[in-house]
Amino acid sequence: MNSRRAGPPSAGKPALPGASPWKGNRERLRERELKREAVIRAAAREFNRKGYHNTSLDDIAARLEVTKPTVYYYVTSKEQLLFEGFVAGVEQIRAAFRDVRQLMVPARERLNAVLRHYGEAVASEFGWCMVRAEDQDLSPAMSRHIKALKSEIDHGIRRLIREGVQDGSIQPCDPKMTAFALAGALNWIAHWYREDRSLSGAQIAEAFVTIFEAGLRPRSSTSQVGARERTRRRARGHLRR
Amino acid sequence: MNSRRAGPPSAGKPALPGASPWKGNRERLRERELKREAVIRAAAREFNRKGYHNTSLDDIAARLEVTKPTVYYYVTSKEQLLFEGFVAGVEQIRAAFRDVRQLMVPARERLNAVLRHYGEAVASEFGWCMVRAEDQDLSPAMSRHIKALKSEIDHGIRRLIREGVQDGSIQPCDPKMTAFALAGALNWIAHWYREDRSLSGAQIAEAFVTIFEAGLRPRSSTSQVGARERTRRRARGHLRR
DNA sequence: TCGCCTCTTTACCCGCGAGTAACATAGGCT
DNA sequence: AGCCTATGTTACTCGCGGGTAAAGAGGCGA
Repeated sequence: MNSRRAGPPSAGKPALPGASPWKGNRERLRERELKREAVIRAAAREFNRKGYHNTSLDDIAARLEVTKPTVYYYVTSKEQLLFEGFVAGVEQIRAAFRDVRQLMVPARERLNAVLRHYGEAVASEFGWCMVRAEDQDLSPAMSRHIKALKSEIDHGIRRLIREGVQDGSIQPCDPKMTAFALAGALNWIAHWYREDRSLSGAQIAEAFVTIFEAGLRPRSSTSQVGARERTRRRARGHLRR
Repeated sequence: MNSRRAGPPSAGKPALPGASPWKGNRERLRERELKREAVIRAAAREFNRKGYHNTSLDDIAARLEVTKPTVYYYVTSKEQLLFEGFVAGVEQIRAAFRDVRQLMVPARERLNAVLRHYGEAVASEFGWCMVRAEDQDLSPAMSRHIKALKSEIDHGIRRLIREGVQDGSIQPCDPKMTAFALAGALNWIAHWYREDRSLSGAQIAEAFVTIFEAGLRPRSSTSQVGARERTRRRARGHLRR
């Protein structure tokens, strides 16, 4: 699991290294965190299967073979489960942006790298939470937080597109609309990537990047030049338009 | 509103033309159907605003300035409201497919025409229902029905892509993945097309089609040939990858 | 052995919201 | 008038599910 987050916010103890109020305290905290993550992961999986509102906390607890109050021992509310899943997924994408800043390649390739990670994240177990966390399902505070994170990613993509247009590696285009199109295509993976897992998330992301790069219209360099597009059907003349 | 459907399923009377059990019967039926559509439209709008599960039937009724049982007078259940909204949206797309079959143009242009209508439908008031109707929220029967309609559209897009590849108007590609990417980008409009309505649905669809066609990689024919992509930053050598 | 801390359970509360029964009103038709 | 049908209303039922109180069950130090 790669949800690298700060320590449990509810635990007030700073747990400074070296100080040992009790022996084995560190170990316990570690186990606790492991269980907490298991709860969040189980919730994410159930949300993915049945949707947020069709998943009860009893379902999640049953999946973990514990009872509902145990779940509440690790999280404070149902919406927190959704929120944590969201953050776990989004963090993968933020990491991709950080990594890519170091790359010395044209912006299009940096964008592609981000999109590949993006696609993988959406296909991951937290993909559903990341993509489908509705602000209407969350308290205003969490909603604001989520919107900010989404906006950060959106603007990161737009920025890469703008840079690509400037350095000549990307076709001139509207960065906002293009970012919407790219993110939308990838986000949508979370809707259909469910039963049919014949392809891995990385494979899907790779396929999408290829499609985005090439575009639908044939390129004269790759396909035979001058072969005039022939319309189908016997000639009957155009109807409408 | 263009939800052309068969007559009210609950009304058992055939209402044959010419036979007049009562005068004004026809007029009444018409008004009833109008109200029914208003209910469905109001539901679709509320679902769009707050999501299916966060919308109560009292909300919908209040929006129409009636009470809940009145809503139940026109529909049998909440899930039917979602279903009808879905069908209304999807019908626009099916119509687009029908229209396009008559066109005597290369498959890519037929695909573009479908995608434009697709985008408009997603941006319409039924877009949310169409795109976000979860099978988990519906009874098995309706779920099957919805899946069939979605599959029909998906395969329609794949077919157009295949035809385009064959007639040379579309870049060779994997039809399945490409269809997913296109539909995903368009479906996602329903997620963000909400408050910011500065662009019309048609404009968005048009912008997306342009992006899909061109692709990200610059085309030698449109941009200056041979201008080598220059990487940004002072030369420091590649890091990673 | 006793208390204490951590974790888990059993047994509950309670509000929301889908769906319904039964009554009210209005406008023909005879 | 008297009745019927279409349309809406008021006033309910009832189960689901989020959330909680309070009581075990181990473990560990003193």
